Amino acid sequence: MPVVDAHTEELIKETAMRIFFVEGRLHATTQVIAKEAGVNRGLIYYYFKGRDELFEVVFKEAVAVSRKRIRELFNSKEISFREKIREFVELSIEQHLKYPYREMFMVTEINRDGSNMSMLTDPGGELRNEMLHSISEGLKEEIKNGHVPKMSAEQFIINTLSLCAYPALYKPMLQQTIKMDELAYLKMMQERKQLIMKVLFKDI
Amino acid sequence: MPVVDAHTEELIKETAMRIFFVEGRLHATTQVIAKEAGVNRGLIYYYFKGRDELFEVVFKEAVAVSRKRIRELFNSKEISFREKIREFVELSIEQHLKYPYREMFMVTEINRDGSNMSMLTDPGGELRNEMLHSISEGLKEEIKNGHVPKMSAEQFIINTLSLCAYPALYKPMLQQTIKMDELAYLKMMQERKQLIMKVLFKDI
Amino acid sequence: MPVVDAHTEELIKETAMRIFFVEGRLHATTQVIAKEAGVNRGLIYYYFKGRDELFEVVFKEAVAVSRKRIRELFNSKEISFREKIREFVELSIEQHLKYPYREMFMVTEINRDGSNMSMLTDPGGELRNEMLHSISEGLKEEIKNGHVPKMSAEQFIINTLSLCAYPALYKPMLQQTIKMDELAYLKMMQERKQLIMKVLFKDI
Amino acid sequence: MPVVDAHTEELIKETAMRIFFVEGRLHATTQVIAKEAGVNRGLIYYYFKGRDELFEVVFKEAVAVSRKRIRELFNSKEISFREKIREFVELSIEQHLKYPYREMFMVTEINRDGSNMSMLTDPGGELRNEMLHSISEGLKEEIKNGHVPKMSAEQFIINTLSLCAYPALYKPMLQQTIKMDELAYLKMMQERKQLIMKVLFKDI
DNA sequence: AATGAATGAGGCTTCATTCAT
DNA sequence: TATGAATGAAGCCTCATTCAT
Repeated sequence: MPVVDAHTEELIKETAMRIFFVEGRLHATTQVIAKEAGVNRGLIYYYFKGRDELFEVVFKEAVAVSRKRIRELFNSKEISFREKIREFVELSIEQHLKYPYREMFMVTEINRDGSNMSMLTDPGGELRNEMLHSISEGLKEEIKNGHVPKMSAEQFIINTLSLCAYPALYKPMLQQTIKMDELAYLKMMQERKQLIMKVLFKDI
Repeated sequence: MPVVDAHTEELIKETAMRIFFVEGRLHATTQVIAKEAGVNRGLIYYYFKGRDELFEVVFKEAVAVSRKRIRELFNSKEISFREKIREFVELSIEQHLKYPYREMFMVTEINRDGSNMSMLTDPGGELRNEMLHSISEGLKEEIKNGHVPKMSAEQFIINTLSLCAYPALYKPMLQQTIKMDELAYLKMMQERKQLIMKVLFKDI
Repeated sequence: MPVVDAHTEELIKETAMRIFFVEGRLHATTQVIAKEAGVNRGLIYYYFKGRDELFEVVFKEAVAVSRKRIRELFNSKEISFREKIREFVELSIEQHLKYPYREMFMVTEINRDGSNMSMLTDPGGELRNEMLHSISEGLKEEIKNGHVPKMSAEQFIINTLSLCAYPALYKPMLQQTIKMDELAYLKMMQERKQLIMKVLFKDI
Repeated sequence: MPVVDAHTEELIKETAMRIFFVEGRLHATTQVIAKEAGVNRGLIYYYFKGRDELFEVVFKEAVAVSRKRIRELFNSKEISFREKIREFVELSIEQHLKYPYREMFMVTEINRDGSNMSMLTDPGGELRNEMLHSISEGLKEEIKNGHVPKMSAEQFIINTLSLCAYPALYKPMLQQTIKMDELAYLKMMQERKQLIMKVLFKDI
């Protein structure tokens, strides 16, 4: 039952997006993707070169928006360092809630055999570099004021990313071991937006 | 041509350990494992029921030591809360350096189709529960003293695990994007042992 | 290179039918079946879930027709007991000539490790029960008249089945030991149609 | 736990005999046979050339006694034709009860890929020929007296064998479909000894 | 655009058999 | 004799991908 006004290509992408990044079935076969999209399997090869390209396209799309916003954010001259971090944290967590398995895919993909990584390095890579340059000054200031422990910009970024991403990666495990249901998980993630700031900055 | 003095079973396990958790080739086939171990592929089925059991055995072995130590650590009545955290952080980071991809495997495995998860829940699950109970008191005290922002024990543990594990999960990406070589990575990880404590506790 | 006008699925089934039940190569591999059908081995898995399902489908098909006819036969109110038996014997022998190894397969399959038997019990099982009920009265009458030795309906059916099926099961052996060629075997089987009736009923 | 006074070779044979012909696990692997015999798998190859020879040896042994007795029986000048048949039927049924799956094995084996058949033809083959010659005269007499329908010696033997062997071959199916338990099956087989004679000879 | 069929590479596993000790 | 380890040939099955229509 194809959705009436959605073009097939879009339909495939949306289905793949859901399967991969929302439901986390990263190993889903083309068979399954096609079936759930309600289209013929061959069409995946008609619209995309193959499974890998579909994956890549979908991933890039899933990253595109947030990447753009993050870039704008860090390139802005008008927002303070601390505000940048705050907005970044919120944005990150929102993204992890929207695509709970996107991060997991990155981790998996980073480590695949024939991984070209290119699709990852762009969003992840340049971005980090831009962030690095962008926060350098602000961070130094915060350190001088004693609001952040003395550390390199790299370490600061790693800390920030860690605190945002980790709970998304371990969502299934948290849910099973600490008996956290969907609602509790959501609540915890929302809490973290502020909590992470308090952890990153001693004066909050 | 059996290898002279090495017990083959051990050889297979060690090879698998290296391939899986040190080199991160989680999708390595039995073919490859056998070849790199220099043994006949059938032997994997002779010593283990199949690929999955090999995986499980190796994983459990890779976790066993640290699991035991962590349990002892948190059950100890003589070590202060803050010391427990410090030792845990150091232990975690050591483990991540020793088996850079063990954590990555967990994340991947958590999300596999036929994952029984049982092999993971034990080490990850019970452990977190024990930690939860063990730190509850100490954490409250630290919060009252203003050395830790107000937060639940769950959040505190998530923070701690995040800060330790994340850089291990993203090692390949860090190395590529921030051009971090092995040595720099090692240095950064060592630095983090103290840095994480400074982030977790405001008074350090 | 698909075969021109034959539906592949049918082709596979027919080939399997021949290999299994006409030529008696019950252990034929999927490889062999595919090769003799002139199709790619993967197609067996495309059209059937696997070797077992192919086997089951083919077997059911080989049994379906005669099963239906036997059921009709024994449920009929207009045919006399003796006529029922006569027609059954003829039908049985025809079937054994058509699929010389179908019976052999049943015997083999009855005794396989993971045999679900379900595919066998239906045709063999219910049928025997229906026959049991259907012949009960007629048999008593014949016994009373002294045309059949005193025996239970079960024994009578077993006798009938025995006399029809056994020569099919032992065809290869008969051909080799009594030097019976195809023609002689065929002749003998035709003879048996009447002979079996004479054995079952003393007054013929 | 090897039996104390049984030599290993004997132990293997007995175990194989039980597994193959009493329990009917004709596909049992060397692994299983060795394990149930409580001996090392390699010993099968030490005492026998391989699985096939073990099979052959065990089969011959399982047939030897009855073959000898049957031969004596049919070569005897002092026993009447009808007595010969009676004793043969009783002997057959006893054998089928003792080794319920020996017959099944023959049927299976007759039809194996690389079956040499030689081990079967001897017992089955010569025997049938001897029987043929031995009964020829007696059978003609019975036919002349109207106690047996007109038929060739071959057909008579086939009838006799059919009536004895078939229920053994279908034991599992009978037990399942007619809900026949062990005891009922045994009772039925005992009954058949006389019943078969009544079927073969009209005047009984 | 769309479909169903077809292909072939590659993976896992079983098992009879051989070998060194 | 006896043992555990080792071997290699099959066998089954999955899946991404291609093709003809």
